[in-house]
Amino acid sequence: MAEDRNDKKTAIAATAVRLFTERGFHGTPTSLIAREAGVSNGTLFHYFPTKEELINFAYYEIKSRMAGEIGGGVEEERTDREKMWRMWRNAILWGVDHPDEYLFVQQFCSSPFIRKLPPEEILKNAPAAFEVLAGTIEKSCLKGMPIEVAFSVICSPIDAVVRSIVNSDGDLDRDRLIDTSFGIVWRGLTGE
Amino acid sequence: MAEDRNDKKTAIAATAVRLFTERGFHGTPTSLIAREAGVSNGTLFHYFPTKEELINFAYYEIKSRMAGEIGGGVEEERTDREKMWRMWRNAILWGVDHPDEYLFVQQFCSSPFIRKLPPEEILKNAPAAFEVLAGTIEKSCLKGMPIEVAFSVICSPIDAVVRSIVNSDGDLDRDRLIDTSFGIVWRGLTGE
Amino acid sequence: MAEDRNDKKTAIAATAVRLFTERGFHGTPTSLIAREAGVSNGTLFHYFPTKEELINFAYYEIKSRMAGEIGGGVEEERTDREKMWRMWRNAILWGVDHPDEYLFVQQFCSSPFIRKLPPEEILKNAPAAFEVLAGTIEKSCLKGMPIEVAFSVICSPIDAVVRSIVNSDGDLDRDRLIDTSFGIVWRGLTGE
Amino acid sequence: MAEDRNDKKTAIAATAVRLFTERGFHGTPTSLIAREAGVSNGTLFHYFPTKEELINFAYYEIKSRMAGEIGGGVEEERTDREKMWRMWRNAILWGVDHPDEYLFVQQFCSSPFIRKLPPEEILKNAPAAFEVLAGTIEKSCLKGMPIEVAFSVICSPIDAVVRSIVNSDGDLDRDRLIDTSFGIVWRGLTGE
DNA sequence: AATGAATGAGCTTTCATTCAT
DNA sequence: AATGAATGAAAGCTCATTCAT
Repeated sequence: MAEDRNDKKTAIAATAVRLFTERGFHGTPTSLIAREAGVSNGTLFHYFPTKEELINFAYYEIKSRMAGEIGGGVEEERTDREKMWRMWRNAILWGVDHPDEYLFVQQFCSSPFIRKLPPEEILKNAPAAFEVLAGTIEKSCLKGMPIEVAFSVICSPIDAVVRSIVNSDGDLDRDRLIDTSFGIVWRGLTGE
Repeated sequence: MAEDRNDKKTAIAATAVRLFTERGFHGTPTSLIAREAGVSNGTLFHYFPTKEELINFAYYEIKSRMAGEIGGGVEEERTDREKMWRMWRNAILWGVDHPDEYLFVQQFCSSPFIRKLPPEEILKNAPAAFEVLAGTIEKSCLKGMPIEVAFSVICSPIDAVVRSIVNSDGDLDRDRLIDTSFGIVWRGLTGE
Repeated sequence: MAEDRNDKKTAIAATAVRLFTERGFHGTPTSLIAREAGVSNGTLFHYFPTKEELINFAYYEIKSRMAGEIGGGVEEERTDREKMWRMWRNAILWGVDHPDEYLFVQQFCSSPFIRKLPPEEILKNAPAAFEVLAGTIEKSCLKGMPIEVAFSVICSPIDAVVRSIVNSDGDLDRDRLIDTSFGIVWRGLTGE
Repeated sequence: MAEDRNDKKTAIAATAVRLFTERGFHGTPTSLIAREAGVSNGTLFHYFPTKEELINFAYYEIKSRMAGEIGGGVEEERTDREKMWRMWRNAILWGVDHPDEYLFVQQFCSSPFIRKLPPEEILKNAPAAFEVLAGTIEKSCLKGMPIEVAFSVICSPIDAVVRSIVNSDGDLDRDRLIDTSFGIVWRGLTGE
């Protein structure tokens, strides 16, 4: 029973994520989400009182899953460079492996919806990675800059890399692109 | 008469850009655009047969204005570093000075509309800057990567910087952020 | 519940038929149909996804009801003359008794909508009457003509009679007009 | 100059007739008529203050041309039968030769527009043919029926024949169909 | 919990008509 | 006489949301 409940809610959220990324928020009617999730129109609104709450729920779900995977294996690395490289690589690979979710999150972040969320929420979900990154920034020429500004400047190439790989037909050398892009940022920051 | 015509068309396009960035494509009814532009509903469709054409028109207009300004003064600089720095600065300042237009272009680029445009068009509009950038890439560790991939990876921090400045309350040191972000990328690419 | 459903759908279709004949397809907005049927605008589109489907549905409904009544009592008549007279009379009386439906069907047949329907469908619905008519034609001077051509030539006065009666103020001798018009066609065909 | 005027008015009316029959009254915007007639939108409304007046004008134009041709050669025939046969043939051939105009007139007659015209107008335009027909009716079993009722009942096969020929792919024996249909009606009326 | 019929505000787009030039 | 930009009232249709069952 509890599983049924979760099943339906999960089915709706998963379907929503897929359709939102395929067609955009506004291009995806709730009725279509319900139909493709195999539930009735009313059931969707039983679990998510408004469309906006469905969007938010899907966003948080994905974001926390993503944050968990980005931090995976970071602590096992020794040097800061290796820790941050691991994170860099994790982030890109997650985006490449979950293009739907990835694009959904990006879409969410650049839509009017984001303004309704407390901004600090967005960085908090990846604690391990956050520490490493913050430490690196403090030793770099970005020292003193607001942390979220430095963070977004440094990490912005991740997004470019993910999109490039996703849009390519598989003929792009992923590993080289990941390492090269990381190398540029790391050398830029530290001189090493 | 010719001015009247341009006036109305221009008024519609400008109003559209403002509202689109404030509320998104789908959140902005054509009726609202018309009302705020001070014309009738029918007049909007007299100049732009569909909403999509209005969006495209606005995009091209802005894109070409932006490209022109990004290339401004590049040729007067001597070294490659200075040329590219000039471009970097121009791009960021344009985004900061025209936040509506800037966000509109970004929104356009990550929406389904972009797929209907020939992809080569998007880079062509800034020829001078394009040359410098391409030259720099060829001498860097990105050598051999598809040009548009290298391009987007390198320029991605520009977007992060613009957004940071626009979202800040003016208490951010623009010049330092521009120079620092450029410094990171340049050192990352060239080791200098 | 099943009745409710039928009630609403039926109410919409009946209202549509009335308004279409009074004002034409194009002169009848869906909003008016909904209002006069006592349902909301959305409900109409819940049952009929497009206006065209509403028109088609109404047409098929009426056509099959009409065909059933035209064939009524034909088999109980003995001679061919009596069978065909019965059919002739039935057809005219149906048109006179259901002027809305009758004019609607005529309007439908001379509109672009009809072209989307398989043409053989139109004759098939009155099998008994069809047999008699076909037999009569084969013995007449129309022998060898395409059946639907002969059919339409012979039956065309039915339409004229219906319209005359409907447009008159009730001071027309119906029975005489029915018998006379039939007599002309029968004598014209058979010489009897 | 006077010719210019007529030219434009005529061009508009002729274009209107063609488009109305191809697409229906409601399916033909005035702007399309103007464009295809090679005049501006405003010019159309200069000559025809409303769309309805344009429709009426076109109807009268065609109707009088048609009536003239239907009566052609009738007086040269000797017997009543021959006169009426000539008229019958003329009517059908005109419809077949001018399918656009013919269908336009039919469309007009079965549309709401017709109710705004004085009904006697419709028969008056073919005086010679009218006389013969009236005489024949008076000698037939239709004697005493209102003239326009008798008229429409008798002439209804003309419409069926025209439509059959127009819709056929040219593989219909026109002359036989004309003669046969006339024969049925004439024999039905007179017993000859 | 689950359904899906019902709602009605709102959307993009059309088009007969007007009017300044 | 001729133009065509401008108008704004509809039109068909969508969709988030409600509610009786």
